[in-house]
Amino acid sequence: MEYNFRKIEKRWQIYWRKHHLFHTKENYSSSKKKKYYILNMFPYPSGEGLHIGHCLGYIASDIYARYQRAKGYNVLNPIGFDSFGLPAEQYAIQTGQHPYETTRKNIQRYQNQMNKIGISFDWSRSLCTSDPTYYRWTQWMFIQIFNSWYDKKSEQAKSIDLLIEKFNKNGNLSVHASSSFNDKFDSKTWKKLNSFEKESILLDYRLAFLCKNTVNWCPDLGTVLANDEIKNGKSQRGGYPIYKKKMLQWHIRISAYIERLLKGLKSIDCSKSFKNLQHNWIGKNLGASILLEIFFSKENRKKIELFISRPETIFGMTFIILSTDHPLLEKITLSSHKKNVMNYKKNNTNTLVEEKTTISGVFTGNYVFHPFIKNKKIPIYISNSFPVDQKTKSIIGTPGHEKYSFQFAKKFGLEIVFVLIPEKEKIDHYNKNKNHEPYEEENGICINSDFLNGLNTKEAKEKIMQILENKSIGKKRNTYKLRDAVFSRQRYWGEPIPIFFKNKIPKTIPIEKLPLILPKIENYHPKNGKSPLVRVNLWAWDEKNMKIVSKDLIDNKYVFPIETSTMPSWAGSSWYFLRYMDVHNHKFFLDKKKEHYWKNVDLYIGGSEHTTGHLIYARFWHKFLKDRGWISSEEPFNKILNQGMILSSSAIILKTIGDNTFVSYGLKNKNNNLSFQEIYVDISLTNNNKLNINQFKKWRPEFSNAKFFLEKGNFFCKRKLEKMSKSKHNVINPDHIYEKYGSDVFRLYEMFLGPITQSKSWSDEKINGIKNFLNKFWRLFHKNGLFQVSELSPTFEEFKILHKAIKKLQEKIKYFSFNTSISLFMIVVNQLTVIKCNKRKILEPLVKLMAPFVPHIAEELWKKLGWKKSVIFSSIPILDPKYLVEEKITYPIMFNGKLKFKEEFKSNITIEQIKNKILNHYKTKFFLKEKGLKKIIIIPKKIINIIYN
RNA sequence: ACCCAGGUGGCGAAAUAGGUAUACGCGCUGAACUCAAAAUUCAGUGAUUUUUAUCAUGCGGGUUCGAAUCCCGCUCUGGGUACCA
Repeated sequence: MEYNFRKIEKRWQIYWRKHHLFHTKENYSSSKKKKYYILNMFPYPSGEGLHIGHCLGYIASDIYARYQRAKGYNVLNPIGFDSFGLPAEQYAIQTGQHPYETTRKNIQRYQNQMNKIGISFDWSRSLCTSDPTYYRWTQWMFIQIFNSWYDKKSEQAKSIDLLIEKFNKNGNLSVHASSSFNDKFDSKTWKKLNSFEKESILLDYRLAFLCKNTVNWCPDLGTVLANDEIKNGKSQRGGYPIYKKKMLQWHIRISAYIERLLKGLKSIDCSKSFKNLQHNWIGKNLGASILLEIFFSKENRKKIELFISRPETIFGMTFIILSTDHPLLEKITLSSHKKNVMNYKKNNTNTLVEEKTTISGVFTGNYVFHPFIKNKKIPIYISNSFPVDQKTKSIIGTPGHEKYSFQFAKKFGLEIVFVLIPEKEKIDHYNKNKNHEPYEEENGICINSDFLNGLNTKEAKEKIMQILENKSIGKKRNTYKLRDAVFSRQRYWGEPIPIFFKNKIPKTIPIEKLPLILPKIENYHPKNGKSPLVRVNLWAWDEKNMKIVSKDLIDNKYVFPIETSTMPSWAGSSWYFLRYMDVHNHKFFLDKKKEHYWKNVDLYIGGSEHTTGHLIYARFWHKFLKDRGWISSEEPFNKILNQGMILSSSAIILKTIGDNTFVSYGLKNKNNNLSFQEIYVDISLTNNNKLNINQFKKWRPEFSNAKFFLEKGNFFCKRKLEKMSKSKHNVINPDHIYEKYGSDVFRLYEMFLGPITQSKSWSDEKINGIKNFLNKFWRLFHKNGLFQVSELSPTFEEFKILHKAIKKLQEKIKYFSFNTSISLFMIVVNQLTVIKCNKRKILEPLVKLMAPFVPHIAEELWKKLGWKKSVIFSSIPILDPKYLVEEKITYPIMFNGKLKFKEEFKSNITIEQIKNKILNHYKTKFFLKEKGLKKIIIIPKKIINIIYN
């Protein structure tokens, strides 16, 4: 009988589902079974279906889950869907279909596909973020974040009520908080404030707060765009201009958690590069906040606070930049320069986003004094071309050591002073060279820096810090690249933010009234940069009756407007792994007892593209929930494994901007008058580099009457190898593969492509090898098409093959080396085929070893071997070391590091004996001849190297 | 531009303490079986060379008895850069 995967695989998939074999239960009673929680990447259910890149991770984690079960762990292996987000909304705008509907369909399809590749997910724990029973808790958590502040003393988030209590007692004098509020007040002052003033101050302490931030504003589309939707400074849809605009947005004070995010990295079992990436993303840097005297000072304002990120370059400071929204701008600017400054400010608030922004700025007419060079005046400019320090809204220009400052200095004819040179360079030599470029390296030796001269960067930094502090000019201050996270999205398809505005003061919707349901709408287009929710009529909060009412009733006394922005998709994806522990709990997001049992994730397998976004937010969110006492672990993931991405060749075509005309790629440079935008097309519409125009016209309604400029009768596109992703329309689906070859073949093939952590481009050319291998494996159990295994006792050699494999597999699984595990199986099957071994005592353990990789065929053979219960209930075979003893070792004999011949020695022989034997060996004598022996190196069980002159 | 990863036969890759480079698989070549094909089995397969041998792990250096592996400098490819997820 042939190995008929179609029949077999379907049968076992039904069997598993029918008997709920993957349902996981908390095991409180016996402490025998230890828990193991495996977390899978949270998929976004797109219309393109599950792709082979997702499968890579799911298959790997499934193998590990099944292996851990066989080792006796109680394994939690859940899956759910990150279903809020931009693509569904875009699709709704294009087709008018409600995202709720498309999402439901897509999830159905994903589920189907996952089942068809035999992944052992516990579907009873599935969830999706757009489900009100889920986002009710996301909203609840937002309210908790809103109602919290961060106490730096105890390094912990606490309830805002506690802070109010403190304010009433002693103002903020003894409060040490993460806050954007800079001034001090006592309890008397606090008590005198009206409620609006109090709320404004509290907002500066809350972990969720409102403040202005820059967005990408596209007036033609009437919306705020994601960076992803922008190509070369123009909107990807339509190619319209985009402006930087400040808008009031919700933020999360993630900066409060920075030190803990850094500290926690130490306890995570993950690659060095993962830690480096997160570390660099957080970007901690010690700088100094300095107070400098203003030259023309008005009234009592004599000094200005500035921030210097590299204090060791302080002698290289030749100008100061203030941002256009600096609070003291008007006071500092001289009246003679006021007009210029105000004009600049006016013209540069909403600036065009283009590929290259030209450097600009205006002189305020004023100066500060250099703290160490007597009477040296440093000019103050305003500009929006620099990334200013957020706290002081300023940046110090050191043109000798920073590119933009250099360009700025050149443009405005400002002094350029070099204060650092490379360590190897000589000062005279350096001074002779007049055409210096800015020296941006971190390490160097100080020059032109008075008392810092000759010191290296590190020494200079320490010394200058001390002097700044001693002279009370400045203080140490850490800066971080990681900024507070923007939490508002001017979009429809996301969790509504449970806030209403009572006379501009944000108030939370009462917890018992959650979830605040996302209303159904018909028009998904944004309106004047706001979410489509502004069109919803039933979107006002009646505070008295605690319900949602019509906006017509807004009187700002009892009825108030509800926030129309929605949450970003990272909100829902920051805690989903906690909900898996207790999906159906209607009373709370997670029961204490269950939390205590599962605690946190033991292994997370996910793409490295999530390292800096998702995995920072999730870690932050987790720490917050811990602080407020709802969970007990500090870090969400014990071990993180980054799977490599699967790359695919995308197809890109040229569209003329502002016109529904497309130009074949080869004609790109022949139409100098036209400007193009690049558009991704679905790879199924292409054949090699040629686009199928008829299919393309049908692809999207807006292209149905497009015009095309051909090349020799063909329309060519550009190909580009990049990560497989729905947004690039280069997704390859697993469906046709498992339908043609079977799921076990597909699983093995994905794992056989290469190491799990490495990115790889997709091709299914080599899948035959895997198919052959599984046939060969099947044939071991069959003779003339009939199942036949021998009950005879295996020989020592046969046992040796088996036990060597058991040992090697242990090592390979430990390193998640699934590709070499498969090579190992191939070698074993080849060896057994050669010696024609079909003995039960060898084949049965082999089935158990392979079952996590190829669960369907393993179940079938297991049944044929006479077992009634699923192979899932069997345990991994135990290693017997007596079969691993090697009596002889073959040494390679090398001469000056080059292999000449091999020689076998007994494993218990001494090094001295080996030396004697090998030096007297006739081959050694032949190779050495007249050459003089210099040395002989013998590394036990490895090599022998003979060195000669 | 910055941060992270990778580059080994015709191809996917192996070589987790610096110690036999190319395991395993694909492809290709040849043979057996067959009227034939498929499937299967066997043999061969880094390059140059008749052999001896020499050269080969992106490029150029270095450390070492010995380097794919460690160090320095480049280069190409991929990922991330904060509203794709």
